[in-house]
Amino acid sequence: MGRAPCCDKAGLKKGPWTPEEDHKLISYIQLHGPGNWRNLPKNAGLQRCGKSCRLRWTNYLRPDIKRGRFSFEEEETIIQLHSILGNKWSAIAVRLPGRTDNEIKNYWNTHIRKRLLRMGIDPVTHAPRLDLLDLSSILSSTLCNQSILNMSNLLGTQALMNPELLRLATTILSLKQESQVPFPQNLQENQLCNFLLQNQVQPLQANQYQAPIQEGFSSEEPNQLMQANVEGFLSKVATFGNSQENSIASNLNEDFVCQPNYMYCDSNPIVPDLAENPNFQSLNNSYQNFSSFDSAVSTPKSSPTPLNSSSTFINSSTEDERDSHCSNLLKFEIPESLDIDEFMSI
DNA sequence: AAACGCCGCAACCGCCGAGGT
DNA sequence: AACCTCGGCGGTTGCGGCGTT
Repeated sequence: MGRAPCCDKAGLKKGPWTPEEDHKLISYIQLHGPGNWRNLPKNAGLQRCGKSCRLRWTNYLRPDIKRGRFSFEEEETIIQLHSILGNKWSAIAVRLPGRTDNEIKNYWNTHIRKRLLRMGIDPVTHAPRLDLLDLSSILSSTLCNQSILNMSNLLGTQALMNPELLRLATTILSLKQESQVPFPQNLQENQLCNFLLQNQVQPLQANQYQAPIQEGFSSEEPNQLMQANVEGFLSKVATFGNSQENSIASNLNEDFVCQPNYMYCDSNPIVPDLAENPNFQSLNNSYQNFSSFDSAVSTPKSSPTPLNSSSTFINSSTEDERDSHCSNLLKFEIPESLDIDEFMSI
């Protein structure tokens, strides 16, 4: 038989707790301990059901509860554990002293989840999701705010931008072009794509499979490198699209993480050395792989401390700052011969 | 200044498993 | 075995605060 809701009895109060009720509950538990939650309200003189009292105590009044903003380390832990445990908030809370499952759940839903979505990461599977990545806005804001576009750098002769980003952008552009779906937002992307094409950066074709990336590639072969990288990324994306949780960790490998030859936008390039921490890498390989992409572009230029192996993209001082670094995703230098007005006009 | 919409969080709801009778 | 109680969990809701128009 089902069981009657614990708060169905007439006369039991619901809704927000008053300071008087809190005081009664605290005083009683300090004197007697919680004991039987069902009997507690009556003994403590509260017009609440036991369940309400338990929740109020465990989620708010408990003396060991840590209030306030989550630290970066706590965020990291939440994300890592969530990638393993899923929505097992109580299990995650065990690893975060002073935080309740309810608090973690709320924080996830209101902050982390949204941020992952903005980053193009599926908050359920922690896998990159190209359909979630708002590249259009990224490109738009970047191209509007950054007035410099240097395609020679873009093409790899100096490799001043994150090649993984380039791969991602090229992939998305080619995929969107293939889809032929009207998509007003991608006008700038198409323009960028055309620009790339004019500069011999070809969207990947099915018959353009390249050999694995060679160590110490020469600067005379940037396009080959790019195609190889794009292809590698495409295959990963395809794998991701069909993968389930259990297979995420094994679907990506090092060639999608960090290429030691690459330089980043930061004047002091920082490359997470994931290989040095196999434990962390095994925690959530896919997330790490994607975060490595992000770390290269979201790390504050002034960041005094390199991202270590346990750092994730989430490591910057404020949420605004974290988001603002997304605007640095693409930093091109525009050649003088390029008519930027024409390029930007929609 | 008022209306409106969004966001974050505390609290509630419904379900489940364990254990007791 | 059936029923009941209890604690616990995850999902959802509703309200207050805040920013925008």
